[in-house]
Amino acid sequence: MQTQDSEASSFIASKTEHPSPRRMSPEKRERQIVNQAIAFFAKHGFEGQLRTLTEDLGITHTLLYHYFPTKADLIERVYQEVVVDRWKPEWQILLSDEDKSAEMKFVEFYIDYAKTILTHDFVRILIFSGLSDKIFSDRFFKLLQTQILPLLISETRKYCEFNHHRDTSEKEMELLLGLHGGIFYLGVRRWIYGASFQAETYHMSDEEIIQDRVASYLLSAKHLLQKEKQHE
Amino acid sequence: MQTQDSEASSFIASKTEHPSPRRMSPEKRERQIVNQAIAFFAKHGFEGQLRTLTEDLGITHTLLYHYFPTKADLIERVYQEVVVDRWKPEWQILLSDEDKSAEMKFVEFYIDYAKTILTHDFVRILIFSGLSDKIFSDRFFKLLQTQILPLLISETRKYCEFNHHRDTSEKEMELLLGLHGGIFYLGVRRWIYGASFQAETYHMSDEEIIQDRVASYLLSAKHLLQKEKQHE
DNA sequence: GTTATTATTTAACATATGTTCAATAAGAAC
DNA sequence: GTTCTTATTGAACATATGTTAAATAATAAC
Repeated sequence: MQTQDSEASSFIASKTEHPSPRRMSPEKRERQIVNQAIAFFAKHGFEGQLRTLTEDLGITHTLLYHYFPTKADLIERVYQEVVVDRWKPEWQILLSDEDKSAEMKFVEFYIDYAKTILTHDFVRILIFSGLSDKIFSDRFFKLLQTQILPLLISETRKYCEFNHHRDTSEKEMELLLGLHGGIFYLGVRRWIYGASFQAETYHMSDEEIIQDRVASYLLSAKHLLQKEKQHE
Repeated sequence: MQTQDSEASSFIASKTEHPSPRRMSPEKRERQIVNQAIAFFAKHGFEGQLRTLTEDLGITHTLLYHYFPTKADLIERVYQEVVVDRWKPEWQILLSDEDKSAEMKFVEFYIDYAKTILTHDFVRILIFSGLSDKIFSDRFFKLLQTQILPLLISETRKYCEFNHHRDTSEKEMELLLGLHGGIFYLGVRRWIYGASFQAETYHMSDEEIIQDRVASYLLSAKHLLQKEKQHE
């Protein structure tokens, strides 16, 4: 019921570094809204309310409806930009490169994967989705399962000189998922558990961690696949 | 095979008919409410509404206030039963047992840990907490960090005949967290991503998976700590 | 400067949601 | 059966929350 918008607007103007113009071009405003929505939903989940979302933007929540018919449409847009658009087809190209060693491919892939996927917005939005309707997480994991994991399995076999065309065994897959899960857990520690699970002092970079993990994985794979060979 | 968390099946019958007595003893009713609350909040998150929670119980939501002053108190009780009460001091005893090999301890610990912690209710409630106020997840990880991880590090060193009293290196810790995260990821796959990330056919038990993971971890640890020795 | 366009706000609505409290009724004690 | 205790309900409240429609005002076009 508060009416005096004069003082409200002046406060808001002093709050943000560049007071956004009262009237923006539709393109810029939409961009601004989507950016804010990504940060906002990643932080509060999709149940966060629109009035809170627009607060920091210095606009009323009803303006959202000028750009997105419903809240669900805004969320869909967020998902598109954060999850879908972030998937890199280059990953498959990299993992199919004949000139690189298995270890190089694993390391290069997971370093870029970590840089792309293990971000605040992505990890949290993916988990929020998994906890609720699973719509986003399902689509993402289908991609992983069909486009990436088979290539990694194949790469592992080549590395271990295990070139049989037998179907992927569950042991192989579980070993790989151990690596994959351990890497994803980096994002969970960082963006879900937050500071509570951080080492006091952080020296190792993601790159170093991933290098070690991949080396550890390939070492174990060699042991595992050697055993499988003997069973033939 | 899979852990039977709280019910989710025991009170479904009351949906159609009214088999539950209209008037229950306070003890039984409270038990019933808490059980339902655990299943309910684990499924919908702490923002789920009380009217929905009590629906399947065949009671009105206002009855909750007869047993818990506020929603927050009910949630606190859920946290107590699911997270706090589930922590086993025996884990530390097991990991301090002088008569067991490192590998045995790791396997026994993680098998029981998985059976206890990697349940629908626990995993989801922990993640819900991590995504929101972090109150539950913080406390839990403090326990892990202070009570369990040091013992596992120490065990690893013994296994590798690396008995220096040097502080835990970040490499050691990251290697361990790789194992730990990979195991926790089993719960994430199962209870957050759900069916979308299940292998088509599931043959390997958690026990087998954990045995392999631990073996893989110890193998890598030996390599890692051997290197660290040389650097002295 | 006047007019037309439309970005933005104001007011309002319908339903959701945690919480309170007086009223009701089931079971125990007599 | 009557009385008493209290588990349980029903009505109501205050605020929250997605959504709509009309009013306002900033900018561009003339």
